[in-house]
Amino acid sequence: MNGLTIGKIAKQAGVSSDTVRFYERCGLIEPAGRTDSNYRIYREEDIVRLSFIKRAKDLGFSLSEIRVLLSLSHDPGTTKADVKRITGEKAEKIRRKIKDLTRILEALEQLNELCDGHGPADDCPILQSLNRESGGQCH
Amino acid sequence: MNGLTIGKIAKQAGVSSDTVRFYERCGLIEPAGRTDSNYRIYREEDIVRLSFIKRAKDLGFSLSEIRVLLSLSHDPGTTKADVKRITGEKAEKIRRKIKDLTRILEALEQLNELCDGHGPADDCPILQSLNRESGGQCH
DNA sequence: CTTGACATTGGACCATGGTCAAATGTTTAT
DNA sequence: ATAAACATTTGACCATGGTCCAATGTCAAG
Repeated sequence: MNGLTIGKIAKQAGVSSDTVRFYERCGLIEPAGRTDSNYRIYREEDIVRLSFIKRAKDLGFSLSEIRVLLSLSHDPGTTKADVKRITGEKAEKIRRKIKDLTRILEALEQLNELCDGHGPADDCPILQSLNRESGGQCH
Repeated sequence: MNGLTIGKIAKQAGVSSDTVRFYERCGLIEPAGRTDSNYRIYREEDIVRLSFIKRAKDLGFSLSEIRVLLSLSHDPGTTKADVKRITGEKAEKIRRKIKDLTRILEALEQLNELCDGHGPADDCPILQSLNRESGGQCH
């Protein structure tokens, strides 16, 4: 038999068979060919595409962003600028997210420093601060 | 009438009425008292609790973490160390998340620098890199 | 030939944090 | 008195990214 079963490409790409079927359902990958016994059958190129998805996901792209990336990568009219825009926007999103988290972290650390960690919590400055609106405004 | 309707405390705390009812369903806030006409009725202290939830959420706590925080804050046996442990763990989680995102961001920026952004994408280094396993391993 | 490991399908379900709709009742303002 | 603006309930639904299940079929090894 030439061609891979779903379990094989799944393993190659580092995802589960369920996930491969899920991606097919979502239209992220083409419906696979079938054997006589109705098993999905894949070619080497399918590993490439699936791995593309996996790597992009590891880079923080959502499935819908990956869909765009994939369609760009298969459209001969796509320019480098198109691709760069997508990755640049994603980078910007991640930068914003990091900024948000950093702000939150700082607030949390400040809160943590207020409290010496000894004794009963009835006068815990952390709880007090959550109960009063005194603390730094978020948003 | 003394007491606030759901719309009023919702506004005071900066959430929607739906959200207040949702919090009640989840057990995050006690079932409110009722008027004769079955309207929920709240006291000033309820604004405090609801605002506590809102502020904690803005600090990145999940509802289940907030549940813990709230029960700690109402248990007289709670020590400052208990509270500090929760906020410290949360801070640590956020630090990890920031680290992850930073790693991803760096990979994305590297990818972005590979590409000059001019011309057709058929030889776009970003797409090429997503298609080959050469790029930096994630995880 | 049997057993185990794989495949198929449809559909339910997980967590998260709500949001929205419909049908109905109440309060308030004019 | 009537309309607008609020409230109630039940229950469905949103996105995200799958995971798990049962019932059934197929394939390969011994």
